[in-house]
Amino acid sequence: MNSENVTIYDIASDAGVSIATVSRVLRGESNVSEATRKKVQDVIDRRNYRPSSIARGMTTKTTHSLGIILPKLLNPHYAMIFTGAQEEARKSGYTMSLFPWSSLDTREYDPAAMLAERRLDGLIVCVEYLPPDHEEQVLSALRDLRQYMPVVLIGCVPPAYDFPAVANNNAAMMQEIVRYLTSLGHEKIAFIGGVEEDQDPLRRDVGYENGLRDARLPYIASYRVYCRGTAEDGGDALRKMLASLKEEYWPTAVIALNDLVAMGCMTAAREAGISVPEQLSVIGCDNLFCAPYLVPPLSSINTHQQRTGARAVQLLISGENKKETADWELVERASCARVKS
Amino acid sequence: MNSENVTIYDIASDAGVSIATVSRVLRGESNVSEATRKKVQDVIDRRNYRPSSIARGMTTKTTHSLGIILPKLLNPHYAMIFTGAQEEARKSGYTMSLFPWSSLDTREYDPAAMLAERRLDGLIVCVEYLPPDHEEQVLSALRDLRQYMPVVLIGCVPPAYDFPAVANNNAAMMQEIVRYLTSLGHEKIAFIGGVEEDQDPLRRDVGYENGLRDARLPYIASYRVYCRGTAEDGGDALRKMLASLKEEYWPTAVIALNDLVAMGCMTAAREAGISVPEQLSVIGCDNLFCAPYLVPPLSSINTHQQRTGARAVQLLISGENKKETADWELVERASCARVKS
DNA sequence: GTTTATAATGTAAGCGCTATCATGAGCGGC
DNA sequence: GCCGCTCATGATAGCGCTTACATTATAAAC
Repeated sequence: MNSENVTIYDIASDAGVSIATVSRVLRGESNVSEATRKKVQDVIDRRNYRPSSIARGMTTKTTHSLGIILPKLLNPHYAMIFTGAQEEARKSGYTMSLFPWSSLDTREYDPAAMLAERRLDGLIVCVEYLPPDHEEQVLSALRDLRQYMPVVLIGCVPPAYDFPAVANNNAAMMQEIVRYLTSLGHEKIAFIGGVEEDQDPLRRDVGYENGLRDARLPYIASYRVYCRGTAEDGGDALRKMLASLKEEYWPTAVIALNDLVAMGCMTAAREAGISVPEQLSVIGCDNLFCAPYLVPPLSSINTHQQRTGARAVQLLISGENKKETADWELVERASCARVKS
Repeated sequence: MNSENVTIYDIASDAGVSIATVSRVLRGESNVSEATRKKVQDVIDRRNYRPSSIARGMTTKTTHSLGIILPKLLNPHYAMIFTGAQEEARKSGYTMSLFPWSSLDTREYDPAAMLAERRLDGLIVCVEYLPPDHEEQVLSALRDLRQYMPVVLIGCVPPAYDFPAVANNNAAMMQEIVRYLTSLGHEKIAFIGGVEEDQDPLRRDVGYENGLRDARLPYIASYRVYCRGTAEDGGDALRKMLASLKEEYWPTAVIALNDLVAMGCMTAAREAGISVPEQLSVIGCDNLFCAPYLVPPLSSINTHQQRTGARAVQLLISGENKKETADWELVERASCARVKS
């Protein structure tokens, strides 16, 4: 840019000291006399000098920058994780860069190429459900990356993964939701979302099944509808389920994979003339910012995403190889009601 | 990390060539014989070598990383801008890092310190409304930064700013909204949002006033309520306005600064027993993903945030010093209705 | 006043690349 | 068979820092 870049040599010669001394005041070392410190600092200020973090990184082998891989930032759930991570990173002087999930897709890139060349000081990876065929590939990409930088996982992390992680206990969350709904008298409880083929023990639908079992309710295949995690898909899924069922068999409650799916369900229900929660209780997961403003306000699970993101950064920076579970709590709003007897 | 970092020297000696030759095949230069290229590439693959982008940056003076400063990622509006920018950046091999707005706040940091030291190849700054006393300070921080890297502005950019920018024409948007509402027969149109003291010609409320003038409607001070841009504030603002007015003077339409504020208004209206849109039309701005799922679905202005973010990156990379205007269009949904005569 | 520890500063060797310039091999043309 | 080319490759000087290590100045101890 316009101001010719001033280097440590310029400062040194201006101040009449060696570059080592400048370096010392830059890093706030103690063994510099107060007089020279001031003299050097004055020159630094006057010339508006900023040491190049990249030259610094050359010798310190550190970039003070972290990366995070998210499925999609447009889902506020991930935006919150990112925000929590970014804020925590900044506290320690780290920068946070976003990489799309496709960075791990070897069909598109050599993941390590883009990421490893950056010499990040660490990487956070938000794991959603992975189809089994894809999973092995992602896992190997992660292991590859790990040769270059510490990696911490967030989200839906199989216990078998040997990575530090802040995992959410999807099963427990869903189980609690079922318990909550049955406590309201529901017996016909549907679950919408997820992928059919999956066997992952941490999946949300496993919690659903466990919850049914706890309540001694039968698992009814028609109440289990699969869809991807968008509002549109959620609406479609509910419509399809209702269409396939005689009205007397319609569920009285729907558990949505997440709040987006729940939003789609509520809209689909309204359009079908089904009133929420009188005829159909709906509950989501993630407690997005808009949940309280839906009609009726959507019950959900607060998963403390910002805290989760921040915690992941702490693990990354501290280097602890721990697996933690993110805490969560059910947030009751008006979208779930006692079933009419 | 565990794999001792292999450098260009290792590759060179393994392949029995000089580091210059390795560098040539790394950068795909043409003047390398096919035989040595293959020989070198094989070693690179075998040793799983990734050139350090930071060492490279040392001599090329380029980091292939861009930064973006946003007020807050939690507002999906900004998440979309970020996403658009990030995707476009990646297409050109750039990385995108997030910096919070506070990075420009000299009361907290020396903005240039954190940002300039990173030697970013460019910076995007999303400008919201700035209180006049703060504005001068931010502007000077931006000018300071500009000595180190190109800067492109997005959003609410005063024409006087000498920065390349993708500005949105808030005034025109609001003016169109007023036109739309008057075309539905509304005469009592309120505007909620913004900051009272501001004089900025690009402010959304200026468009509101112009729109009223176009429609030969009086500007009524009680219909002009200020609040920050959150849903909660929006609800409070509407409540306060209604409380201050006799029912016969209640507005028949409310223009909200953005969709968050609109959400708050709709909820406040519902709680007050006012039906939207029969008794009160509501319209927002930004067309957030949840707008279609509100009750009633919220009319809004689509500001094509992703496109805007992408365009800003293009300006940054190409170095054009252009000021562009983001395009937009009104999205009609059910939250606005013809006023009952 | 000489010796020694101690604090303050300087010297110089990297860090892992890129880029410039030099060198050498191969080759057609006279 | 020598000249001048071109093309492939090597040698090397940075880039702007940090960091041993060396050196000098200062003070404390004898």
